[in-house]
Amino acid sequence: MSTRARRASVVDVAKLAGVAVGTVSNVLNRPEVVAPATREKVMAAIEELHFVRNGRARELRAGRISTVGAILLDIRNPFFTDVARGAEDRLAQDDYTLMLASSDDDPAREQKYLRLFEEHGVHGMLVVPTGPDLGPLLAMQDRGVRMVVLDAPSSLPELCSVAVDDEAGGALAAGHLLSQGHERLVFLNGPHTIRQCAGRRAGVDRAVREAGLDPEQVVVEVLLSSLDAAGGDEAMQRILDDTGVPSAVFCVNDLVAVGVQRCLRRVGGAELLTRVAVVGYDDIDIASELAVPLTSVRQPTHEMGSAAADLLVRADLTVEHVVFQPELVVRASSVAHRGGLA
Amino acid sequence: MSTRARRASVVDVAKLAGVAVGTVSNVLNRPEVVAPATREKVMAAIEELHFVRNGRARELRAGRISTVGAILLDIRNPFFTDVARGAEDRLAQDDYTLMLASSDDDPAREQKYLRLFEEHGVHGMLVVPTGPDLGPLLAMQDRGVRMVVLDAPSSLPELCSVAVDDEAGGALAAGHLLSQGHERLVFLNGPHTIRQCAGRRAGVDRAVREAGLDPEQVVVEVLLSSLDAAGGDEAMQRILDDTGVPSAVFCVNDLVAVGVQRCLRRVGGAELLTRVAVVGYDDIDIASELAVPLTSVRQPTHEMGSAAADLLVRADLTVEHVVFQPELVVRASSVAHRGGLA
DNA sequence: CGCGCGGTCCGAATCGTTTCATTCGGATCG
DNA sequence: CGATCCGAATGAAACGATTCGGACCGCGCG
Repeated sequence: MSTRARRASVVDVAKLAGVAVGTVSNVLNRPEVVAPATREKVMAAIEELHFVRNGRARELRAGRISTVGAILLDIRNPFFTDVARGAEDRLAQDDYTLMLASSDDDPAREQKYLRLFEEHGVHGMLVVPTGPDLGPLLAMQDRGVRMVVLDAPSSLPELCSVAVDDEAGGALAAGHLLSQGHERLVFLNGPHTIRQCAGRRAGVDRAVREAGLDPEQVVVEVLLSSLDAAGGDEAMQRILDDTGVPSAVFCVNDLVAVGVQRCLRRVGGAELLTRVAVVGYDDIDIASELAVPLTSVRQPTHEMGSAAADLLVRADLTVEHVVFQPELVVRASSVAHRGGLA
Repeated sequence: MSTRARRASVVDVAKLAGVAVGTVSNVLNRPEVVAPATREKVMAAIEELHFVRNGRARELRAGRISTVGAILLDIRNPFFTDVARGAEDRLAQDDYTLMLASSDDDPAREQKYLRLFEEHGVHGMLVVPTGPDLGPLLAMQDRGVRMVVLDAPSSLPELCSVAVDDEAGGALAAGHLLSQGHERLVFLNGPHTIRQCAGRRAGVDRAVREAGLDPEQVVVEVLLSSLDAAGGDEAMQRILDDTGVPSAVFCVNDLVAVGVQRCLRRVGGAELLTRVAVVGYDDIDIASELAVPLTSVRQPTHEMGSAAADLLVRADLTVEHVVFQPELVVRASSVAHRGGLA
């Protein structure tokens, strides 16, 4: 029908309703100050013209901006989308909207989106940086865009940040295994250049020391290059071949743990699988759906997003560094002699 | 430092560079028409003031809009984010950006975001509708916003759509199982009110007939209410109790298949697990990481998103309905006597 | 010498909304 | 009855960029 008819504007509405543009604006934004009769007329005109106000003009004039941007490392990673979801929920309370983009760990893409969002005039940004160089973020903050760095490899004191206490996570897992009576534990970790990995290792050591033991005697750390199921499977196989069956294995993430379980079953069937205690990290959705439900360290993704969003919309501009505590979710994989599965 | 300094505008830049605002705009948009010397001056001023142009004002005046919105059912579902990713990649080619939002299957949220995006003046929308009522979408399209309906339960001829041929998917799975020599198959499906479920059932029947058999004799359809692992596990248990061990099971999605596998192993160990052929749907990431890697029907998510984005940005406005063909990914779960797992 | 012309640059008009100082009509009050 | 006051409506200014008709300049050509 309407091939390319210009969208109706407040002027059109005003004309049709027989009032001034200011009045239209008022019924839109402060309905209480306009008399019911005129309000009705205006509403009717809006209805008739299918008027939808132009957000760009609105924000241009009003200066207000009601969207915040987020740049994640990978939009397909559940960890990040869960965080985004938490942020979105919090933002919705204040009528903000969230625009998502993923950098794919590519600094160029990160830059591009950063600029795009800034041009768009977002209120603030929520970013998981691709690299250690936070300069551009700081510059943008100086230009008036609120910033929160998420889960960052290293963070500047001038930038708000939200992260998880990896050391506590490592300690939680190791402490749990020690309390189950295990006297040695294998830690399948990633390279220490990744801050998270180093932190978790430190936590493991701390827990061991707190149990009155010597980390050097208790912990066998194996560094993986690929942190997925294949990597876990392979590493576990090597351990079985070289040093025999371990009593307990702590994995840097759940996928690695899945690989470990797969290897154990292949080699020794259900019997071996239930004999070795396994703990993962991240508590991904399927952790509870595995043949042997996996004990895992859960990061409070939703709360992280929520907290980050909170920093973005709150009135004061104080810089704050929020650190969340992870939580241990105990399932069958780390509990000895689980009846139903023997 | 700069507590709340107003962002620099073209006027500021022009003043500093000693040129007119129009010239600044020209170096920004058509650098070739401005003399190198002045161009340099302007660029220097831009640099010095950290000028970032105001996208809202730009788009207000220029009328151009370079973002498209997407409303997904659930931002945490990999199927949707994969589709979004495909769209994003395609859009990037034309310098469009994608704004994501999730409706959570809540029509009210869908409405809210629809309006928000329209106010924002998006070029087009990509939406997975929450319900069968596509009226609001059509209205929005009439108001000049390009629309593509994704994976819709029922679609109007006036709206572009991108979907997957569910009948073909069902036929693919059933055909595969029949060709493996199975003479009866259990189909764990969802309610036929969901178009996808009904379509897949039709496909199963077609494949059976094409094999010269009678669907009524061959197919045992079991309708689940919850389409997840728990639902699959429970249904499988009931089948084992009531009618014994089936030869082949086709599941409406991978999570259901995971539940089926879990049940089989619990009841009859690895032996039973490898004796029953299982086929899933969606080919989720972990399908290949399971104890017995799962055969599954893969939907071309990335291509779907890409195609949808293409409809959004292409020059002509012809309505088009794109239907993709799914693909079967064969793994151990549906192949008899897999050596390594016995 | 006058004219036309291409290459540059200028700056007012414009987009659609909100804001806000102002106007207007009527009611209240001394 | 005139002075005040108040709620309601008005309409021009402003937001910051793009656009575009026009001015200006130097130069080649008739």
